Amino acid sequence: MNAEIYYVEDDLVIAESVKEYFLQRDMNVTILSSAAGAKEILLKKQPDMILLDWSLPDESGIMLCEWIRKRFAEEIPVLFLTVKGETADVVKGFGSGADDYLVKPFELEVLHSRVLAVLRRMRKPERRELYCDRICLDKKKTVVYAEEEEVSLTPLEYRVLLYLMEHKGQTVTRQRLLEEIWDVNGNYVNDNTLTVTMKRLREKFQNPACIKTVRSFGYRMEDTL
Amino acid sequence: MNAEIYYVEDDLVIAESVKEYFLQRDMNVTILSSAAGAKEILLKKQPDMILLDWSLPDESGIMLCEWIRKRFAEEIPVLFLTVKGETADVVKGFGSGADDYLVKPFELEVLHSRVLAVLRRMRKPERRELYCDRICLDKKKTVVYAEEEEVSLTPLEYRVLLYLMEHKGQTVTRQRLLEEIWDVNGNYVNDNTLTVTMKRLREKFQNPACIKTVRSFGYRMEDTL
DNA sequence: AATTTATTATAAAGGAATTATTGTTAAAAT
DNA sequence: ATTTTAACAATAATTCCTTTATAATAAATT
Repeated sequence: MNAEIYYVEDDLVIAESVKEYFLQRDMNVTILSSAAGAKEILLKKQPDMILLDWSLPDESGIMLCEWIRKRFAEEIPVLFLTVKGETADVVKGFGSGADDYLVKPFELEVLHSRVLAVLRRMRKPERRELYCDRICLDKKKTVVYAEEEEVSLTPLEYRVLLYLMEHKGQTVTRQRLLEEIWDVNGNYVNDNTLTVTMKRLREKFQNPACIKTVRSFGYRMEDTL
Repeated sequence: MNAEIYYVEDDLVIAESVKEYFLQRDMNVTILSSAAGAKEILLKKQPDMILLDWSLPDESGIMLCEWIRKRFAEEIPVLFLTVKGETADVVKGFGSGADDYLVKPFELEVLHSRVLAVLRRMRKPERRELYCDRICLDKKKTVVYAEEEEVSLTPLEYRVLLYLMEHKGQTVTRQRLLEEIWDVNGNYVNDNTLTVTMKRLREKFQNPACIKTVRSFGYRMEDTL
C-alpha cells in the first residue's frame, strides 16, 4: 500500500465509492463513521492522511480537526469533504487547521489529485528506511521489520545488517565486514565470530533468500522477489 | 512581512487586487507578468510561495510549474489560479506538481485561507503540547501530565523527557543526550548519571511502555497504544 | 568418481559489556 | 533547617559477544 487514509464520514455510499476508487490506486481507506470512533483509533494508529466530513453524528468535523491538530500538531494532514461550500465555511475549515477543502459533490479524480498533492508535500525529506525484499530497516528508529513485524536484533546484528543493506547488490567481503564492524586499531576478532553473527541474523529472518553467501568472498544482500 | 509571494499573472486587475488584499495581511506579493520574467527572478531569489496563472503570454503555467519543480524540487509551493475548471484541467494542474488549485473567479478570503494552509504545511510545526501515549508535555507551561494528572519532574528530568519527546519515534543515543543535556564545553558527567535519571523518570510514570531502552544505542520514546 | 582441502555452518558455554538498581554525599533550593 | 536535586560509586541483573569444537558443504585435485 502506498498510503493509509482514514475517512471520517457517516454517509456510507460516498465513503464506499471513495474507498473503492482509492483502493484501485494502491491507497487503503478506512471508513470511520463517528468522531468518537475516529479519536479512539487515532490514539492507537496514525494514518498518512485524514479525510473529514463536516457534519458527523456526534461532533462537528471542525472540532475533530481542531482536536487532531492539538494532539498531533501538523503531523497528519486533513482534507475536508463537505457540502458546505460558502466562503465562510471554507475559511472556517482552513481555520481549524485543514490542509485542503473540497466541496461535495466532487469528482473522484479531483479528490485523488488533491490527496496526492498533500501527501507529496508531506513526504519525508530524508530517506530513513532501507529495503531488501520484505526486510525494512528504519535508521532513525534503529528498528528492523520483516513482513511488517518488528524483528529484535542485537546491536552487533543490527550494525552488520545495516552495512549489508547500505551496500545492497554488492558482495561485501568478510575482511571488510571485520574491518567495518570489529576493527579496533587493526585488531579483529576471530573470523568465526562473523560467521556466527551471520547465522543468527539469518535465523531471525527465517533464512531469507536475500542474504547470500558468496563463498571465499563474503556475503551479499539482494532483492529476489 | 510574514511571507513573500510571487504571483505570475498577466491580468493586472486581478493581480493588483490580490496584492492589495495580501498586503493588508502582512504578506508581500510581487507581480510577474510572464513566465520568462518569473524564471529570471526565481533564479536569483526564491519566494515562500508562487501563485500561477494557467495562460501566460509566453508559456503555459503548467510548463512553468514543471520547470519550477525540476529546478527547486519541492522547496517552493505552487498554487494555480485559473479559469480552467474542468476536471481534466485540475488533474493536469496537480500533475504538474502544484500544491493547490483554485478556479477563477474566486473569493480573496478563500485564496488567503488556502495560501495560509499551504504555508503552514511548509513550516516546521511549532507546538506547545507533545504527546506520547498518555504522557503529555506542555512546553509553554513546563508541566508534564500522565493520564491527565500532573507529574512533578526535576528540571533535569524535564529536559531529558522533552528532548526524547521532541524526537519521538527516533532512537536518541546516550552520547547525544549527554551532549544535549549535560555538555559543558565537551565535558560530560559520568555516563551512569544518565542511566539513573532515566530510571527515576520511568519510575515517576510507573515505567511506561513508551520509553524504550535500545541497548548499546540509547533510548527511544514511541506511541504504543 | 572419490578424496582432499578450504570454507562456511552449527551448537554450546563461559566471559564481556551494557544497563538497572541502590545507597551515599554534596550542593542547591525552598 | 529541611527538603530536594544531581552526581557518582558499587553492585546486581541482564543481554550479548566471542570462542571452541565439530559438522556440513563446496571446490579442487587426483
